[in-house]
Amino acid sequence: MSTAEETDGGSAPWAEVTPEAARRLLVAAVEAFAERGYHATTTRDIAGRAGMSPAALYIHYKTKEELLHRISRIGHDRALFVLEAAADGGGTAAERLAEAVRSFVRWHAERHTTARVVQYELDALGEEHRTEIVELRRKSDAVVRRIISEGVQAGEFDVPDIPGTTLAVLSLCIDVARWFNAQGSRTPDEVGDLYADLVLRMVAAKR
Amino acid sequence: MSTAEETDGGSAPWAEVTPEAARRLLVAAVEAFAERGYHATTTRDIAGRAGMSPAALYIHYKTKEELLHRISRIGHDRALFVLEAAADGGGTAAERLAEAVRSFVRWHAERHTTARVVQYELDALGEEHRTEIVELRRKSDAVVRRIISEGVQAGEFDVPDIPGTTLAVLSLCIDVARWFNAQGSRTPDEVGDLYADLVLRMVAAKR
DNA sequence: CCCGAACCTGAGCAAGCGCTTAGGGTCCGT
DNA sequence: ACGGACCCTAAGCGCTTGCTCAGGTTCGGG
Repeated sequence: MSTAEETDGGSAPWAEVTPEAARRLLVAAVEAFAERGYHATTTRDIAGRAGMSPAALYIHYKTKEELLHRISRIGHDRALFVLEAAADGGGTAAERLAEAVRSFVRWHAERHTTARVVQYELDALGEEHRTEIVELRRKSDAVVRRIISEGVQAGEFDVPDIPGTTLAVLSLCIDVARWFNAQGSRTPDEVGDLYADLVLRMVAAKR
Repeated sequence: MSTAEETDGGSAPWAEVTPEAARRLLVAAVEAFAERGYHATTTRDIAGRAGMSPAALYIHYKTKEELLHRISRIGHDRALFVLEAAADGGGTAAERLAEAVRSFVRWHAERHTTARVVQYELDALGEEHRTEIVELRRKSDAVVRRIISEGVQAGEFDVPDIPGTTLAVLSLCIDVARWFNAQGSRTPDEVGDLYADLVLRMVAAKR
């Protein structure tokens, strides 16, 4: 199945993963996990996609779960980085919120293969690894909540339930990874713009 | 693991599934699939939760996949029924949209165990069964799109991108099944009210 | 020319998987 | 009293799984 899909989008995808053989395995694992899910993917499938024998996987990674952890960790780091960059970009709260949603959604759409694994295969991680990842997600939550809170205090926003609205905004963005299809009619930029508009409407002060 | 969880919420949960032994198995499968995912769940686990031997499962269901299909089919039927009831309830487009979101979200929160299986284990279905379910999902989409379109035509709503906004509304509601936690601080009713408010803001005409 | 480190493979092990089969209780109508 | 329909289990088959290990290939430095 699958030609090359798109290996994964944009700028320097997994450059930090070395050596090259380990990166090939990781990229293969991302594709396989995204297509079939972690539990339905076999180590033979991953190794095969990377053009290696099953045994080669265990030279670079201790277990299949470690592969998922590495993917999840790097993916969450990047998604959080994108969010924080927008939050620290300056401007009004509305401008910062719009930019945060726009770039966070764009990331989930452009890299939807990675994002699907990162966002929906969390339960397959072991206890320790999962708590580490959950901590990163709390930080994403804090970033969005902070922008919304500041917007409320500045009188830009009208938000009766700040934690609830924060949750809804993040939920909306994350779910893009589930339904986004590269062959579909929308580009990542278009989805980002649409979602930024929708979120601004959700928090807008009544006039 | 797990005491009784809550077997699944409210009114006559799986009454239409007979005989009783088949229902017990199905309820056990819903719990197991929701906790661990379809592929990580074994037939031995399902049978064990239902208090039977592994072989008993195959008297009532031909395969493990058939169990998932039955769950998915019934779940989608119910969710769609809830949506359509609200859509046909009368009133302004805003009232109907609010009620649709409120009850759809409430369903996903109250029955989040079932909903998680229904919404997130679709890929595990076989080709034929999956296309059958996808058809039901298209109907949900059509229901929401229709309300929004009518609201726009009546001048109640201002929605530049009707298909995109429809997608976002459904995505927001469905994702409740992923994060909702019965032990959390919010009741299904509260989440339903919050989300109905947020969605109305998304489509509201500017004043 | 050879050595050792780095990297990879073929073969396969123990365990667990979905599913089957032969047979045994239980309870009904007669 | 008893035959048969119904429902269940113990045992296990054939296969795949995650993972291991002994050994082969490649390559730079001496």
